[in-house]
Amino acid sequence: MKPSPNQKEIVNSIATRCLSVRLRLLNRKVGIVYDEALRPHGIKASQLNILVAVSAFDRATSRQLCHMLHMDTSTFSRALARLKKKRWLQVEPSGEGKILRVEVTKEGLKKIEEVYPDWQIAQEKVVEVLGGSTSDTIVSAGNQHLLGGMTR
Amino acid sequence: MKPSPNQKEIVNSIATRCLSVRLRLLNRKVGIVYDEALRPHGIKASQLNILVAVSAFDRATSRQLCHMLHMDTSTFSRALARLKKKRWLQVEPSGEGKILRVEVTKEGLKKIEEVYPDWQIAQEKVVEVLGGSTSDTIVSAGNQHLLGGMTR
DNA sequence: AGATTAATATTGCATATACAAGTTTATCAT
DNA sequence: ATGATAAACTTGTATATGCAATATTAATCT
Repeated sequence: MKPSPNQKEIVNSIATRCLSVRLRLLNRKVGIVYDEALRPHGIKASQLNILVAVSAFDRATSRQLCHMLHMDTSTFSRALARLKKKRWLQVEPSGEGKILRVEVTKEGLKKIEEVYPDWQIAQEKVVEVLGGSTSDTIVSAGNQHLLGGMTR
Repeated sequence: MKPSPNQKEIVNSIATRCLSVRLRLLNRKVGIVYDEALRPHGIKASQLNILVAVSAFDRATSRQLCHMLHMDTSTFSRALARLKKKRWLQVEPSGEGKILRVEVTKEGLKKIEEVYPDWQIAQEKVVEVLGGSTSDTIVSAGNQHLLGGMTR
């Protein structure tokens, strides 16, 4: 039986191995690159995420999107309000229950086209920093959890 | 020369490859596992991160920690205030300039010991979901950017 | 039909996050 | 010594995030 670790070992173990620490760190670091690149376009990476997710489906229900993105409905609800206000997304009742149907607008699609070159620059920059192999791993890991990917 | 991509290709490209989308998603998904495990202890994963980072050094300056964690000083400043209020960290002027010296308290160390078993459970759960190889890649990627790791 | 229940969405609250602007402290130049 | 500058921290503001509680809507049961 292993002896229970002492304080130093515990601290070290968390400090050097915690996946939450690492993912938060990478998220901060990487997010800034995209946000900087997108800033001139008045859109944030997190907003582009949702805009693109909706566009990949043409339309989708709020429930689908939350599930796919593993996002709390309350988070999504407020993000949606901002994207609606900017006229990039359009929201209507779907007919069944309280479920909302979300659709991208012409302006939303135009915005995606507009930001694409700068998105690419950010993407390349990040791939260079992380390395191609690590980047691939992260994309794959993400895909596994996007319920089979966003392009049904 | 490649033809410029059409709308569908652009959407698809971002949807299936964007590293910011993936990292945000993984961060949300993974963060919840740790936060759930830590909830009974009244500490969040992000707070444990900082507590452990300070403890790994025994003491550190605010500036060092921000740099190491790639965290904006304003974010750090407010996080520090919360950890100070909970008496897990102690902050004093370092003597040079406005730089602050941050130290973990006895209670802070005790808290780390207290949460360790639950942290381990969360860690194992996440490794199982992500897979060992992916987890290792993420840890390594994070380490590269922690200025050589937190254990100098 | 009216009450109950289940699913979905929204709102209140707290923390996390970053940028911009303001504040404080030390150093440096005149 | 005083004013300018630079570095570090803090505060204002906006978005992101999740949990808990509330509201709304459809379906189901009696």
